Amino acid sequence: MWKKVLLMSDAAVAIVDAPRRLDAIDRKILTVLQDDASLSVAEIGDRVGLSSTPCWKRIQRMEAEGIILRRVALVDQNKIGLGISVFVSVESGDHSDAWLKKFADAVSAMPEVMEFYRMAGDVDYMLRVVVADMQSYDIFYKKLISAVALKNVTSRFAMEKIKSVTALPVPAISAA
Amino acid sequence: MWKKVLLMSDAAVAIVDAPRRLDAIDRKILTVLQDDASLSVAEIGDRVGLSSTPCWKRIQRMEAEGIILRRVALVDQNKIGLGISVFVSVESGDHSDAWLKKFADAVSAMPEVMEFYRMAGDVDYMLRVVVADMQSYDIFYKKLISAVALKNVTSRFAMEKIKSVTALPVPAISAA
DNA sequence: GGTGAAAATTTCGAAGG
DNA sequence: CCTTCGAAATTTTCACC
Repeated sequence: MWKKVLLMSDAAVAIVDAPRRLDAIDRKILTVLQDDASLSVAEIGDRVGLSSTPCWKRIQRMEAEGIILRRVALVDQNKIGLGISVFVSVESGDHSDAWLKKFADAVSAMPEVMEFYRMAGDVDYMLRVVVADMQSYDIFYKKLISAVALKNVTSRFAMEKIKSVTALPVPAISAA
Repeated sequence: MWKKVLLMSDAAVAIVDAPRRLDAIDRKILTVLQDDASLSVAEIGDRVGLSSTPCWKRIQRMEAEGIILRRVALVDQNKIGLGISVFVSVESGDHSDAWLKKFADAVSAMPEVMEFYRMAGDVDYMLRVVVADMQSYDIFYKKLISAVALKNVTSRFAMEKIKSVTALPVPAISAA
């Protein structure tokens, strides 16, 4: 399988990895849809200066290309009793592929984990975890450290959510 | 203003802060909508065992109550050229209200900042920042440290996004 | 609360410049 | 690549359990 990738021409790689440059209208559509995906196509068209059919086609195309991943509802964390956000830094002693696979699978399967990144530098992994209360966090923590061997785990608790958005800052010129 | 809060009865506080307990069907609806908000009400109703009118009413109610905040489109970060995610830890020397207000306003206004929390413990603030490349990060960093006086800023760069979701783990029993 | 069906909107594709 | 137009599907409301 790796051979296939290594043998791919730059052009082929480009087809897979680099989407076309989005024009100003597509970028506007993304900005609008990231803010409110419940708008009708006609309304979005109005805001970006298009009638509904071309606007609809552009949206369809960006969905087909995977630029628009999905439409979701955002829920108020506190209103459903999830009062605690925790940033967890993990250092792993073991850096083998097998270990990583096991760790990644275990952590990905935990619904409390909303974000999970492999990092450069002193911390090996960062997690953002959401739970109802300290007791739930303790249960989560035990589950985490019992899943695989970890060298160090640091939990930092959020006191106040000052900003949290899902809308990416659509660049003036996208995708090199 | 604080007097008002301190004088509020538990019942009054409860009215403001604790929404009704969601039943099993409402929780199912939230789970479905957090995964796919493009489904028709009829389809959602099917999945949770309801016909479309009652399902629609429950969704309307949860929107009115602010449990469902909004519907948004999620966009692929890499496909629009935003290759870099950074977790930024900030220690502030100054802990005055005025300083916090200024810092919170400045950081909230930066579109690169997707999450921004005030923390307990050794780190005062945590940010998750998304930018196109290192040069953009450098520009962001300079903007950040020039906005207000900071004691210490640590940037940790993500190498790989292993998991990232917006769907909260809807608890079996919500909102105490 | 819930059901079923009619009325109002919206989506999506065809025809054409 | 855009506009107009219309059929099909969906959302939303209403009368009734």
